[in-house]
Amino acid sequence: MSALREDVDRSVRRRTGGRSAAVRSAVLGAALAALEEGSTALSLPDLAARAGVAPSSLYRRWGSWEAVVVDALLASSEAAVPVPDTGTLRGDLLAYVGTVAGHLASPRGRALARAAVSSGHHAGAHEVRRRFWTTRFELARVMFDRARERGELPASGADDLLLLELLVAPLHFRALVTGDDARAALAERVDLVLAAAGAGR
Amino acid sequence: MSALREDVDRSVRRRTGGRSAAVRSAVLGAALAALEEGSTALSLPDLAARAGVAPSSLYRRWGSWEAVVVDALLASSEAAVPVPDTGTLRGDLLAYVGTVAGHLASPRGRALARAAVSSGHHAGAHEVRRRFWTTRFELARVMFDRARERGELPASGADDLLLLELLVAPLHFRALVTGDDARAALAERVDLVLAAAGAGR
DNA sequence: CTGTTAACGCAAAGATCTGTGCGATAGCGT
DNA sequence: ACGCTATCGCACAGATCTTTGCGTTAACAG
Repeated sequence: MSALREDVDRSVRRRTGGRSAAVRSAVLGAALAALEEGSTALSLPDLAARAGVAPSSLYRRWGSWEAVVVDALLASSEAAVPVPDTGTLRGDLLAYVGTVAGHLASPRGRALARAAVSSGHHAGAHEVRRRFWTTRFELARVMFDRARERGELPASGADDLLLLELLVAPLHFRALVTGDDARAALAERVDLVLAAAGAGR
Repeated sequence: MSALREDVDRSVRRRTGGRSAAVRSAVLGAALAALEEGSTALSLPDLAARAGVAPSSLYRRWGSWEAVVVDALLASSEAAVPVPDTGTLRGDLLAYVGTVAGHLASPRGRALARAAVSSGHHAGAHEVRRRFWTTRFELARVMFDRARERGELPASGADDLLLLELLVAPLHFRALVTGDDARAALAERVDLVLAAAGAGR
């Protein structure tokens, strides 16, 4: 009954400029920096100290470390993975997983991936993550569409989204579970997915 | 320089029986129960109250919530997934992913999976997880060995461990990221992996 | 069965976190 | 420009966590 406040309450004119924005970016920046250093949870006073902000501001605006992290992850939409166009499906997929694996191999990427799954179990968090991955997969899907136009794939084959998941999920699995660098067997992975997709028959 | 204390220090005769064991199982039980209810982090005093134990005992034995969780997850080796033997690779894999997906669909299973990736970023945690998955995959590998003996698979095919990962990782990905119930398209998933493995050529 | 002592529970003190008034600053509409 | 007020920083108080000493209990060795 209070979650929609932001949309409904037009009588409250929010101040998105100057000072508030400075506080916000300082806090989100400090949170991301902390995540990159491996910290998985900071107390709000600690975070406030790092950001050079009063703790009370954090309590008022976010209320918890998790809320800050969710906000920071949403704001850092660097998560955008470029969709390559090399001329062949194999080349596209290789470039794509290369980017993702490289991302997950960096301290920052791994920290973000970890934070993305571990923070926010309340209502909205799942929805946010689902939307994020849906759009990302929807964008990446183009690689398969182009391959199909080129005749590299059977017209009615497996579900593209399942194939993408087959490609991306193990990379995240590795990064989250064992912390391995998944950049080793990328070509083999891609070939497995190509075989699954029915390419080269 | 102090991590090997347990092995080296034989002058300290630990007391693993009766009372200590009771405290331990009460605490680990309470922790698992809390995880199942969706709690991702409990304060040690809270946990102690649930377990009916003195908080100081928790501070002395474990020191942090994360340490308790790691211990609890290791102790609950119910994670053992039975390896089926139905006579065909497809049947085996279907039964296997069915078990895993069912597990991840339950509140308990999802909570455990979540806790498994999100707790413990320090040195030993990764090693523990890696060992866990290595042995699990090593056990499950039998399904492919049998299939190969039956001639369902090419003698020298793809890496079995990569194939297993291809099968299992997306299930965990779904459970962790979107919270979806992955039991829907299991047959399709299995067929994708079979195609990747080069079965039915 | 008896002695030794690891591990527990209790309790108190110190540290840290959390929440909330209040005055000051500065964004935004007029 | 000017006024209104959202948001900030500061400071203080209450709650909660964390640590440590000490007496008690009971596991293990002989």
